Amino acid sequence: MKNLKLKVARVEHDLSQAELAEKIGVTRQTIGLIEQGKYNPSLQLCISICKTLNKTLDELFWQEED
Amino acid sequence: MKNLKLKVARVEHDLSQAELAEKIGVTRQTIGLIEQGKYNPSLQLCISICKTLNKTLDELFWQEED
DNA sequence: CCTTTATGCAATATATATTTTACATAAAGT
DNA sequence: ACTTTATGTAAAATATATATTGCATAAAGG
Repeated sequence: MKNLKLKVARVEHDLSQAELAEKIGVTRQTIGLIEQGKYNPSLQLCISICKTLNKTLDELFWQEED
Repeated sequence: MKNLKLKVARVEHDLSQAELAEKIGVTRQTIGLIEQGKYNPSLQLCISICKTLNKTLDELFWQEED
């Protein structure tokens, strides 16, 4: 399922998928696929995303499923 | 690095690594290696662990690194 | 129009999470 | 002593996250 909270947090920081990806050290595709809910990212990647966007795991990745 | 919070939460529920693994649908080794900090688990696995132990992502997996 | 930017999509390659099977050991119970 | 339970460890196999490259399109600006 789509992760809209991630997309919103990214846009709030005025970052494109490519810019966020570069800050984190992954590729644009990885960010795009996570936002689309087509990837099951690793914990460390989730943590890197959270820290870059000043959010916590619960704020970006909790209860997006079910 | 070791994830002691996960181990404590598991013991609080009086579950062995094997019992927790079975509830979640993974192997005993996977749980053991996550507790030892030798695995970088997937987000969905983290969420399954949290729900089984009645915790959130932040409670079990946030800031165990750095 | 033309160029850039942002995003989605897809095929192939690579890294790594997870499984499977098995062995070792320490602690607890009988 | 013997058996069971819990845990750590390891090698090989499998599944999947992630990278790489490239193409397509829509929106915005010159």
